[in-house]
This record gives sequence, structure tokens and C-alpha cells, in this order.
Amino acid sequence: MKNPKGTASIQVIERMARLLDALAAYPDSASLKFLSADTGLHPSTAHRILASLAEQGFVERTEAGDYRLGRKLARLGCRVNARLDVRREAQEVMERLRDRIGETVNLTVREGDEVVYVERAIANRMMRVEQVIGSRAPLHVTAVGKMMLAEEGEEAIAAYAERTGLPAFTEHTLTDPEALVTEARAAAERGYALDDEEAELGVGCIGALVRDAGGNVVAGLSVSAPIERRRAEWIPLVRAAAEEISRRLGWNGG
Amino acid sequence: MKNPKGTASIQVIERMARLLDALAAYPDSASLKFLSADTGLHPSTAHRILASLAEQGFVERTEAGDYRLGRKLARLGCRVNARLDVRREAQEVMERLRDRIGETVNLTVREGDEVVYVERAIANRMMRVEQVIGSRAPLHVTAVGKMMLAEEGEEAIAAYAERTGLPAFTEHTLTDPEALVTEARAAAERGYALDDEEAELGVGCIGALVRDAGGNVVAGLSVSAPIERRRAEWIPLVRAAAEEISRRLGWNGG
DNA sequence: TTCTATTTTTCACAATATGAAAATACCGAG
DNA sequence: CTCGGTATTTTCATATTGTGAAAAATAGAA
Repeated sequence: MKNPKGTASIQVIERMARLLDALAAYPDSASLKFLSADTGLHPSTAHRILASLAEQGFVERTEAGDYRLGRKLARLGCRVNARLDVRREAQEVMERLRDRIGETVNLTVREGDEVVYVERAIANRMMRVEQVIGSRAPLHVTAVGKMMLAEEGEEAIAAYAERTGLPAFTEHTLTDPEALVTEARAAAERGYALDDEEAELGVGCIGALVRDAGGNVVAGLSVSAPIERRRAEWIPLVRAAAEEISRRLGWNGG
Repeated sequence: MKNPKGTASIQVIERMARLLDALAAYPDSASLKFLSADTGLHPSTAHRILASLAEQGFVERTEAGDYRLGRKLARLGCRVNARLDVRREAQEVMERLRDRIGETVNLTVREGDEVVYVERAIANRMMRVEQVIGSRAPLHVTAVGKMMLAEEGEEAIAAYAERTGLPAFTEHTLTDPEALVTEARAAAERGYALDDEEAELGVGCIGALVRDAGGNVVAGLSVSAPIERRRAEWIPLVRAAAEEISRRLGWNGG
């Protein structure tokens, strides 16, 4: 059994990644039992890997013996955030936008075939949309995800569709590759994308892209609201906010 | 050659940690050549591990083929930071303290035998002390480090001295285990510690500890200034700021 | 072009991680 | 306090897996 997936990767590292991802899914800490179950790894193997990770500071152990993500990840992670200074720059702009329209504003970055929520400004209303920081969603069910796909061209979208099978989250999810391409192209031309209950029934989003000094897409900004409260007037506001963050990152139009 | 250090760790994970640390030492990106040289790993081995890490998103590759820390680290890291919400809570307090006394304020967390700088509010003066976020310093040459040592008791300080050899950074560095124990105990009793040019000539610090809801030390707050500008009047301000952050984290005195 | 400096792939080998099983630690219930 | 079930940790024989020398490919400089 050699390289079943054709990837030239080291087994332990792939397994470690699975363990860390599983661990990140728990709000605070998790026991060996759950982690080995979630990852499908033999408890003995999971234990050995986790012990090694603990030794290096990638995970920590609670008094109860459970595992949680470690300080070293925070340290290394803050280097990454410092590099793409998005979060820091975005925070203020996001809060202004939230105050202006009264709905939740999210900042997401792409990771593989998904977007990850990295920052947010939550609406202070009884009914609101709220994403957990660190949670993920496939590209094709989110407004910014569709724009990120559009950046890569039609072949890449086709490849994405092939790879993921465009799983449906609601009856409105775009499950047809053709429709996704059309929608993505339209969004790129307009400079914003909508999500009409494609990820969750009753939730509507407006999203726009954030670019760094080099013009590369580094994040996506979006407003998420109950669909009946969403207003077309917000579109220019979302675009302006995304552009404001881009400008702070050194992007001068384009 | 089995477990030369007696540790039951997985080799690849230890090597991966070395590579990531080496990578973190570079401001932006680094080439395979430097990374393998820095870590002492065979280029072939370093390449294979880095490729695997890249596959999992722990590192990314630049257009030039260089390596840099990846998004996944930011994502996992932000989970850690969200847990110990220190940085977010600290930011505002730190800026207020900085504005009050006009000198650089740092937030550090402990990692093994070192403190890591995770947040800061920089003095806006021509001459100022400025630490790079992510950089480190041994416990015994910093104000907060000495307080963190004091938390663990004398035996632990002795063990630390034994382990590290208390390397001298300046002629004022405490290189005698006895002196370090005395100093640490005094600092713990006072509730603050000083650093009198022990890390760098001309730099003086005042540090105090930040505790979470459980009373555990989660970080250290310190003011760093040119030694001749440092004032004893700042001591209560630093302590108050550290306590304010602790309070926000749920700590109610102790 | 040719030469040099890096990066990447290859491959035979043995060191290394694996996982079944046994041992230990941990709890709750009685 | 003891028993019984559960979770964690260690052990150990095994072959799978990662290793690193060397060769191949790639990129740059002259």
C-alpha cells in the first residue's frame, strides 16, 4: 500500500493535522477517546502523537488529562496574522459597518476548498446570524467563497466542482457547475456576491473581497442577516468597507 | 540509537517543530537551504517534511518557492487566543497605560523556559524600547519572567538555573541561582518585579502578572523604557493595569 | 550557451512509527 | 472500601515508514 492518494506526504504529519483539526472542533479541551474516535486513529497511535505534540508545545494537557491546543500554535499563528495584518486592520471597519446596518459582519479567509471565519462584529439584536470564529464553510455556499472561486477562472471552478461534488446545504445551494460558473463570473463583474439561503435557510449574505498591497485576495468581508431584513442598499456599504480594509493593507485600487 | 534523550517522542514531530521555529525566525519567508542549515536537517529530509506541512496548510510557498508559515497556523492559533482571551482584553488597557506613562508596554506569555512577546503598545517617542511580536527572552532576564519563576517555588527555580545555566545578557544579569531565588521571592511578595538592565544595557522594566478566572498566571504585563526615564511612580500603574486585565478575564482578586 | 547553486525525486535500507495487547490508572456504584 | 467497568498509558514484535546519499531536474549567473 504505497501512497494511495498519490500524495508524497509523511503519514504522521497528515495524522497530526487530523488530530489538531479534531481538537480545534472542541471549544475547550477533548479527551483521547474522542480524538481517536473523531480521527479514526488507534488510541495508542493518537496518544503517542498527542504526547509528542505536547512535548513541542503544540497541544497542552489539562489537569484532567484532556488535550487542548497549545501556546506554540498561538505564537506561530500570531506571526501569520502579523504578516497579513488583516484582522487588526479589519476590526474597526467591521464594527463601523455593523453599527451602520445593524447586522453581523464577518471576515473570512480561504483555506483550501473552504472559507474560515477569522473575525466578526456581531449584531446586537435578539435575532441575528452568528458564526463561531474558526468554523468553516465550503466555498460554493458563501458569498465571498463564490468570489474567491471566480478569482481562479472557470477551469478551477470546474475542478472544484469535480473535487467536492458541490454538496447541497439547502434547496437553494448551487449544485450545478454551470450555474456556479455563471454566478461566480457575474459576482466578479459586479464586485460583490450574494448568498440567498444557499448555506442555511433564512440567512442571506452580501460579500466582497479584501486585497493586500499586491492585489492578492487575502480575505472576504460579508454581512449576514435574516433574509427578510437584508437590504440592497447595503451592497455599496459592504463594498466600501472591503475596499477600506484593502486600502489600509496598501492596495491602491485596481 | 533509541530515544537518546529518554523522551518518548516521535522524531518527525520534533523535526517539524524545529523547522517551524526556524521558519518563524524569518520575518517573511525562507528558502529550503537556510531552513535545513538552521535546523541541521538533511536538505532532502527538510524538503519532504516541509512539503508535507505545506500539504496540510501549516506552511505556504511563495511564488519564488520559499516557505512561510501557513494559514492553518493562524486558524489554530486564533482558537488558542480566543480561549485565553488575553490579547483582546489586554489591548485597550495596554494602550491606556502607554498613553499615561509614554513608554512601551508589552504583554508576554510563558513558553517553556522563555517568555514570548504576544502584544504591545509602543511609545511614540524618538527613543523607545521596541520588541518584535513573537520574539523571546529567557525567564531570568525579564521582570515578568522572574515573577513567573517565583510562582513555581524555589526547587523549580533551582531546576531552571541548572537547566539553562542562567546565561548572562549584560553585566547586571542575575547569574547566581541564590540571587535569582531571593529576587524572585521578593518580587512575588511585592506583587511586581523590576528588570534593571538585566536583558539589555540601558533598558529598565517594571512587570506584573496577569491571571485568569482560575487564578492561573496566563501572561505578564510590563513597561520597558530607557533606564534613566523609568519612574517608581509607574509601579502602581503597571500593577493596576495587570489587575484590570485579570479582572476582565474573570479573576476576582486573590 | 556553460557552469554553479538549489531544489526535487529516486531508491535501497534500517530505523521508526505502528497497533494489538497487556498493564495501569481512574471513577462510580454498591 | 471494594469491586467492575472505562479510559489512559506502556510494551513490544513487526513491517511500514521515513531516511539520506546520490542522481536528476531546475533555476540563475556569467
